[in-house]
Amino acid sequence: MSSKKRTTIYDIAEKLNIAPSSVSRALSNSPLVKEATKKLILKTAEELNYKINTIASNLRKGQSNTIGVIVPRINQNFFADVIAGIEEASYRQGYNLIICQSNESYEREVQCVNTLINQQVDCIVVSLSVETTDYKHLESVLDRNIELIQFDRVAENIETLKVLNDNHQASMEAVSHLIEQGYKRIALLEGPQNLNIFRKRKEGYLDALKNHGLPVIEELMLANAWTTELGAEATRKLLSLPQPPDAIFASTSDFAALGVLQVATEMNFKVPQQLGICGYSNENFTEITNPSVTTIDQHSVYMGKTIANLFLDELKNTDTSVAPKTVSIKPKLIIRNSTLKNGK
Amino acid sequence: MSSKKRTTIYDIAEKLNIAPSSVSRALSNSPLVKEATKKLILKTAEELNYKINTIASNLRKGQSNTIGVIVPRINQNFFADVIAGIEEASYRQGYNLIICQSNESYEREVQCVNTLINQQVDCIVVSLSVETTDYKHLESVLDRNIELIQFDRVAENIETLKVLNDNHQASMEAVSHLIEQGYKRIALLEGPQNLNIFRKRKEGYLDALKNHGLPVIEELMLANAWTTELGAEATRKLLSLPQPPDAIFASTSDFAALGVLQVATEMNFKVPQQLGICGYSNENFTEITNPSVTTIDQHSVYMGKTIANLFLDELKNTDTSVAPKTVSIKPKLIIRNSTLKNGK
DNA sequence: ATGAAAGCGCTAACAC
DNA sequence: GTGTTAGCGCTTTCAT
Repeated sequence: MSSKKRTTIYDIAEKLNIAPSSVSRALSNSPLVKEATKKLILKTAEELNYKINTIASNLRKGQSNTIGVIVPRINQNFFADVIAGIEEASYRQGYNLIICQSNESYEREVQCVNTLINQQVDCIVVSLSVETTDYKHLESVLDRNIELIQFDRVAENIETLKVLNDNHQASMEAVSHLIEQGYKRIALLEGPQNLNIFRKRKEGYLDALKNHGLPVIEELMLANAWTTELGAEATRKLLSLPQPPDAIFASTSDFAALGVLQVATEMNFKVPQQLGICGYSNENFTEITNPSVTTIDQHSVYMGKTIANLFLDELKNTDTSVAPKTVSIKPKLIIRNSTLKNGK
Repeated sequence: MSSKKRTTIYDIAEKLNIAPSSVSRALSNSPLVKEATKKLILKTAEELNYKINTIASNLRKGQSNTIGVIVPRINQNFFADVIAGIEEASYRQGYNLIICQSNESYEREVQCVNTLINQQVDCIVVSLSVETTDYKHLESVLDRNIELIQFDRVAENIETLKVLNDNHQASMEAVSHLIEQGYKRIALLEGPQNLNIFRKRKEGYLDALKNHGLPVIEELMLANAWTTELGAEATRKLLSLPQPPDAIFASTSDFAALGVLQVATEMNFKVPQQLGICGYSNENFTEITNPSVTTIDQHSVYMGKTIANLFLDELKNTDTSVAPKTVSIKPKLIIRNSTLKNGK
């Protein structure tokens, strides 16, 4: 390959015997340039196959038109959906996305933040890794006046824009639904309690029991059951109890619920008659398992769009005092066969 | 928020009364700087909370350490996995990813390419939209000496690095497996034939029939059945034929296979006894449908890593004549209950 | 309406 | 080892 130099505004200026500044103005469609000149410049740019050097432009302008996104894993449906939503909404406004995955590692999350700061991104969107309990890296973002938006897994005490699902409410609804279907010994599969989402879901579970006058049974609450395997393992334990539960709320994820379903089938528990199952996230497979699994939809693509719009609105806002507002999106309980003991 | 200026190497230089170039050298750990000076500079940088401005650095160096990725949709398992793989492998080498989605639109794909060129990315990784039949935008990438890697959905005539699955081979294996299980009237759900992947899969189907001396039956080959809905619709047509097929190969995707399974269940065809079903992609749900669905695993995360490594290797390659090599990854047939008429 | 010139923050010759 | 200087490609005053 030849390494011919790329065309710059100077090449165009030289060719037309005008000043680079005029070329720059014409290319950004400034009204200060005569129509005829503008036409000529645009035509020449086309001919010389000119493309703007966004890096140079950004350096000069002191902003990057870039949003950085940090998620635990790109290839989890929920996060992929949110990213798709962010991309969709920000794309139109000329923003690009730089994507990083923390792989659920705190150390790597910190590195991602640094990379994005170095890249001069205008905004950082983050959902925390499971390991993250220290938030200095988030504060350093704020110190630099970079817009910070936390979503889903957030540090509640760090004052930033936040986009959340109402996990407490969703969880309460799910458990109430189970109770209304006649389930009485409802087990809970919990996730790591340092993450707000799992804490809220547990609280919702407890509140639902309380509201319906049901006792809290310690042996029915199992920590750290947030993968298919861990869900299966927990279920094996639960179903071997002298008094096994008659329903399991896999508050961590549908993957955990899947583990529950597998073990239930394996141990010949009839779902939903002997065992009700409810998951979380509305992964696509929940619709097609046998029986289909009741779960909670998080409106994930919409969540992504909300995040992007929040940032874009903030930009328009000339007011310097940014109120660190929280947008709460109400998840939707999707009732399917795995909890329909009574029919409906 | 105050709009305090960010620290630059000049701030550090001034504070220590040394030249900015020395600061720059120290920060990039150049051996040309005395250890003592280096220590001092690093310490001061830390104190002043200095972060490099990657944009300025990139502009100066004439490269961006960025890889641009264009996929039809971020939130499809296959693409999300590939991206995760690319990210994982390139991250270590200090590369960032800019992600764009074409949304299966040609026009938008062209825009994505332009954005990435403007961003001075070092490499563009692309999987084509279903609408793309003109490749000028790809050629313009090559003209600029930007590394171009096509994967999965590629323009075969454009000479670039390519990473592909062997769709022909995989398809042949799948259909041969069906034949060996005793299925005789095997239907094909096809995808748009302008995409290489769907052409190859159809060829594989035809070759497998030929190799086993089975006739090609036109009414059993249905075009454009590449979503759950279209797959379902096609299946309804097929199963209503005077002589319905005894197996359906949803060569387009597991989503199409899902549509097949739903309609089969609905119309009381016993799977796999009366109807064999084979999908494509090994989506996570294929394992847990009832019955589980035979499919083809594309090693998607590995594919992403391969793409990244291909680019990184090319960098080391001082040889200017880049051979436009093609890496073919052999997909794996995953045999499950939906095709096990005979048992196994 | 156009041009001249400065400078965004960094790196890399080139000097000493 | 360290300093001086120029310049990556662009935008934006400030003149005219």
